[in-house]
Amino acid sequence: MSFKKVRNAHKTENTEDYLELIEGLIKLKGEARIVDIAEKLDIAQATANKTVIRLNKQGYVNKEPYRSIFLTPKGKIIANNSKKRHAIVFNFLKKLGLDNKTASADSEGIEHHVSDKTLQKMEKFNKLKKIIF
Amino acid sequence: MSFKKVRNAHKTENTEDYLELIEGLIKLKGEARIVDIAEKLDIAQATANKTVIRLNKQGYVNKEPYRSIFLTPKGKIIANNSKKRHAIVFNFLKKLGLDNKTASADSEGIEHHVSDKTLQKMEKFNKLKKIIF
DNA sequence: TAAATTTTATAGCCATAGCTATAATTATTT
DNA sequence: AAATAATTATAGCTATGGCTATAAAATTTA
Repeated sequence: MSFKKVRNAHKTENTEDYLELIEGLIKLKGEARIVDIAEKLDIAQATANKTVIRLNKQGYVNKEPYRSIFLTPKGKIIANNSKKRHAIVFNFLKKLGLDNKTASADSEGIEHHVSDKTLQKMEKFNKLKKIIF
Repeated sequence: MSFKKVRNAHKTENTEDYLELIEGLIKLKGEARIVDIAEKLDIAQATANKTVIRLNKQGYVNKEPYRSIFLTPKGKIIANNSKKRHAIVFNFLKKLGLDNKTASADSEGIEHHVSDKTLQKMEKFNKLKKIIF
């Protein structure tokens, strides 16, 4: 049994979501701010702030008080990996025949629990020209 | 975005794992005890005990001090659903071409994050006679 | 039955993630 | 520039799930 792995995935899951989101905000708006994170994640601003403080302490993010958030190199790596995984899972679910909304919702949960082996299979599947069902 | 759903899934995830495991232990050994749960989940016995106390409080489980654990009707429903979902995801990953170990590991994490719609697609896929890759 | 072993319970610790309420700072508008 | 609005920070609370150490009860064995 590999519950330990799943628990481990859990611990990093929130971190990954934040970093992915911060990267997206920077790309989209030029900067990532607490309000936007809170809004996107649908949580209280105080919660977002607290987590960003943790991310800062853990070296994923650089942040001065009352300023916007930047990814450290360490944070960028995780953000990029998460983004890639997310895209693969999303495309896979689409290819499976799911609508955008479902594929989007489910991929958010699933992306953190997919091994590299499974990701590879998904990519293979995604590359297929025709699907039989 | 549906991070809220994912967070909600998270909250119930551990509960589902416990109930599924307890059901399995009862079926296998005739009873579910704290030591076995701790061993299977690879956590300290004190942690397992604490969680079972929570499950008891929340009405998923019946338990007398120093006695083994029983599922309430409410707990049985969740255990059965989890089991079903787990099986579908596991079979799906196998059908995708993954080995037993990977399918087992990944399905444990994924099962909690798959919507009914996605489950249905997986079932359809599982029923296919031939897979093209 | 008494002693030893196993199992369960409890206490006390840590980290995380959520919340509301409020203070402090920054940015905007008048 | 001063007042207002928006944003960020902080305090303090809850619940969850980890852990170790130790106490208590139950079970097994001698």
